[in-house]
Amino acid sequence: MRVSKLFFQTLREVPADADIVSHQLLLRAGMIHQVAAGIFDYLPLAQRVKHKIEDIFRLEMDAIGGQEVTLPVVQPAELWQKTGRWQAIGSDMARLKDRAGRDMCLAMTHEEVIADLATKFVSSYRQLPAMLYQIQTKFRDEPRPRAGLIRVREFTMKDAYTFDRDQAGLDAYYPHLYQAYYNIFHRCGIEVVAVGADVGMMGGSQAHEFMALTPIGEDTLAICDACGYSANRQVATFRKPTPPSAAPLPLEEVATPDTATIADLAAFLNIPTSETAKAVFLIADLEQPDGSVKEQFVFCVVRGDMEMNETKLTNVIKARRLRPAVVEEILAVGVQAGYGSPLNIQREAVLLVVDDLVTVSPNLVAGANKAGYHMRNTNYGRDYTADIVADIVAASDGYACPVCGEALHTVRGVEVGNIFKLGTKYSIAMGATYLDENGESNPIVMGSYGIGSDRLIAVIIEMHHDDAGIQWPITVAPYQVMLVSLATEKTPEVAAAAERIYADLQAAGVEVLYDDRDERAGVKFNDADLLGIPIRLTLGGKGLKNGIVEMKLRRSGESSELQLATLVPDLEALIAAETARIQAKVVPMPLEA
RNA sequence: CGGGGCGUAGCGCAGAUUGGUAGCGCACUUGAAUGGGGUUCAAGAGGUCGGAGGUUCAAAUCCUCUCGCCCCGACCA
Repeated sequence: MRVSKLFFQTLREVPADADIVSHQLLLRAGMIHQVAAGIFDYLPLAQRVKHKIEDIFRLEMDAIGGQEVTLPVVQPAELWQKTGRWQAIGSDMARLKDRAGRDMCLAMTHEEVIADLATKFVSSYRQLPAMLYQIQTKFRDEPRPRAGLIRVREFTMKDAYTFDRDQAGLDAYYPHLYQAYYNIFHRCGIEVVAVGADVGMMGGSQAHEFMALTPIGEDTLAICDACGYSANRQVATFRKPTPPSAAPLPLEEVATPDTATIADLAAFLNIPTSETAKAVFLIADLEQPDGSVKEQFVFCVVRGDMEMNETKLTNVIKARRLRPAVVEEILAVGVQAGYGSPLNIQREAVLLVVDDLVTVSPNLVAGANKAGYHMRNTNYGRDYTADIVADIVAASDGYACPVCGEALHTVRGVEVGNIFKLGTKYSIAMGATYLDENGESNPIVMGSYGIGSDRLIAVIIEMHHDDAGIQWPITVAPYQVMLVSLATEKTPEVAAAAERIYADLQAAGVEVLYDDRDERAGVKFNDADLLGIPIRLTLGGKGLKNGIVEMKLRRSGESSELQLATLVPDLEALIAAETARIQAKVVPMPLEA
């Protein structure tokens, strides 16, 4: 491709809306154009990167038995009604009516249609296991798109679905997907960690998220360097500290003016926050036995030195959703906000959930349910009892690893892929069954596996750039080689030689971007740095006289001279070496039990 | 959905307080010089000032409503 003909435009100035590096560079390199919030045009350079990434998806999925299909973006509501997700999912799903007035939606994921497909084509155990995958547009009407391609509304996802005879079959297939996902990210040149994850609305028994560690990430991970334990903070567990053993002391009311926060309270009483109990009030949507949904006031008690974890609470009480309670709702159940106490409350009006550490921590200071007062020496069991005792606090820096006890630390990450053991939720709902060896009907056991290619592009740039621009790993670069001609009007022989090199490289199958523009050398070099093509060849008058072309690696700045006489084979060897450098990172990553 | 910010040419910005009919830099077009890290000079093209109402002789500027975009939070299969 000639730069003079490439449909793009580099920018010297950074568009004001772009805050993060990958967004800035994608815009400056002329790769994307925003059409609406979270909705983008992909220009030719970005499209080539997408194709490279998608080829890697296909390579890895095909290697473990995947077969590529294409499923529809516009789907009938009927399928989603069968699984209940038509109702369960809110305005993240874009809905529309067709001309006949039938309810339709834009695909935000494809479990329903794939399970429906399985009902039509899977009938025997002999057909299982099987895996289908597609690379297809998804639309999720995110409440807040952000950060360029990191969080978008319309995106391309590689989603795969496995079908197994039973849970054991899924358990056996799952590690292959786990490994394939690692391979994909390694081939794309990025390091990820797989963390245990919340199964959320997808349902299912086990899930992993593949996280790229970067400060721009929206997720927080708890990681143990000692033993390798890692989990999304939403589900991370840890060893609770051993509370001091002490005999319960008598309850005692104490005046504590202006101490509505734990920090104020601990400072006022001159005690550590670990000797206090913190009350948190939420409203949960709970599904009733009859299928209706009821709002329930939830009163949570955690130790003052810890933070409540809403995901854990959601799972413990099986809430559809949670939101903070407002002051009026807190007062309505007889609780004094800021001085809320699990003692002396309208127990029938609240669901009292107490963290398991609180139940063994003696003599905590808790609210007195009276403005300006707290109670000393509250003891679980003696003074109050809960509806539910469970682990509902969030892991934090320095907490003890649940596996080995060493200190955890937290880091930020971007979720670039996830894998779920779905089980039979969708197959039962859709009636996807097969006959086993005994002629008995069983639901297919499913798994679901996704990677967003758009976000992956952004993450690759986050991981591979410098002040001057992008540094594409050669496996995903839009072109392998950038040929910069320094020909001028006075050096037509340089232009002619550059044309010959360009033709030779193309004939040899090298992916080459040829800067044939009549621009100053500085402009070309700066654009080359910005675009980040891994191998840069520079042909100038001096080099041509000496029969050489200058080569520079974008990733490292290393440079050398290549002989024109052997340019094509030398370059092919270099491309192979650079590719091998990345492929070498594709290594076995066994799934931890 | 709550909080904050911003909409003037493809991009970055000025002009608004004090209304008088739009300007600068980059990019783009043409010409000339220059020619190994964003060179220089000259001449151009490009804007219903996000939109709709209103005030006024006159609105980018003042008032009302509205739409869009960004950031923080909530949310996130």
